[in-house]
Amino acid sequence: MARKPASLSVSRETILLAAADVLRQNGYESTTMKDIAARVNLTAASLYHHFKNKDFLLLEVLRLGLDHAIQQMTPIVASELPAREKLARMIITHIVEVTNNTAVGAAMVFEIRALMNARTTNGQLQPEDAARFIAERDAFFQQRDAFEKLFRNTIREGIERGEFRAVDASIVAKAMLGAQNWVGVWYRETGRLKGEDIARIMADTFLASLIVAEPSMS
Amino acid sequence: MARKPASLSVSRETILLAAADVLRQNGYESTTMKDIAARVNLTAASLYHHFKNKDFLLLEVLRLGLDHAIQQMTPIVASELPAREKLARMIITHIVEVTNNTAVGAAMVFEIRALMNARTTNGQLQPEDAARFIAERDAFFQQRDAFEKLFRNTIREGIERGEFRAVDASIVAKAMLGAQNWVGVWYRETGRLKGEDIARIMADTFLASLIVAEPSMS
DNA sequence: CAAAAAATCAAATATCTGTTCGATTGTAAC
DNA sequence: GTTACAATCGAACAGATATTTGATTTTTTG
Repeated sequence: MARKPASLSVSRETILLAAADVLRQNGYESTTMKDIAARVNLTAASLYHHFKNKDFLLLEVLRLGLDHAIQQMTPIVASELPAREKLARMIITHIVEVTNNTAVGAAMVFEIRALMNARTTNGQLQPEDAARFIAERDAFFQQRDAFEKLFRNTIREGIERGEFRAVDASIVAKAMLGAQNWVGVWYRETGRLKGEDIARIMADTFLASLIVAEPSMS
Repeated sequence: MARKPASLSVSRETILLAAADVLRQNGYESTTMKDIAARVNLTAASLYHHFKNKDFLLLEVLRLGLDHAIQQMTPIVASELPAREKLARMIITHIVEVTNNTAVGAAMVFEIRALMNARTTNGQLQPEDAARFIAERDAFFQQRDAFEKLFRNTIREGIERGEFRAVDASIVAKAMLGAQNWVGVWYRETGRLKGEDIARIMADTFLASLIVAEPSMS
């Protein structure tokens, strides 16, 4: 066979979302190109028309998730809200995001190591492609740090403003992100609580640990 | 060659700890039997004298970590301390444990899925071995739930005693474990803080989110 | 419409990996 | 000291998998 009629063609993003879904279940190394291709009615060979190789595909899946998450944080961080309100919205937004797309959310937790160890870096790919991969991967990790920094800085801001106790912002931020990322691992759509419920509870928990005065809301 | 003199022989546990270490870096699927064997100066074939197959080896690595963690929690849970003190000790103990052995700690986060998808379950192993694997794996997951339950119940206990706010114990427990497990992923011995410092900060954070400030509240 | 480009596939390849088997040697039992 | 058992290795296998290549068809461009 050859090129399919347009109605049956798949977009780059469709492949990425399907890939995330397979990844969630099997993990990077157990996921074959065939598995991913099958999800979108392609053959493994066809994937190479869209992506240089398997490592690049993984990188793009992860980038998709991170870009989206950062994009949602940006307006909140830039706003003039009190730190406690900012942080609450950040936590809620992130958790809702993770529960809305558990596939990408889980990938962000589980597949990071696969990205680190990607064999493309010391492989038999064209040197220029290998260099591009490394550059893009480094950029990804930088963005990932930037994402964490958004939380850390908001906590610091709250401390400076006197809204929060003087905690170790770095560690508290890591605790938050650990808890939030973990949601993507255990969350089930059929569970007792919806993503937004979980998000509110966790936001409330962390805010309660930070706020100086008395808690509120209900 | 054949059997080595006793001084060069390796114990089952030595293999497991080495395996955890390799696992931490590469992940289950990327880790070859040869990799593990090389760490303890054996050949891949020799590992099969100690373990039925790769899946069983993974199961034992994880079991080693979980057993140890549970063992440390038990006396704390059984004690007559106030809930807030119990919980603080549980959190600290767990995090210290995780930072003391990041290899096993990381495996507990990252390799769970590999255990779930283990091909031994639908494989070509002797049916009796497959059955044993499934039974042992199920037991592992039950113990894992039990571990989480220790935290959940301690939170509930604190609520009942009026020490804690009336939070959703299930979600808060998951938040804690997410944060705690995550430590095993990012912790570095060369970092700014030692495991115990991190442990105290996190315990303090979660306790602050739970403890009732004012002695009243319907 | 003609030419170029895009999207797809089948088939072939080279490599890697878990696992088995039989042989070999050290240790323990009696 | 002979016999059984434990621990190890080398070699070989069967199966799987990422990737390449070349052909084929649809879409787009001019």
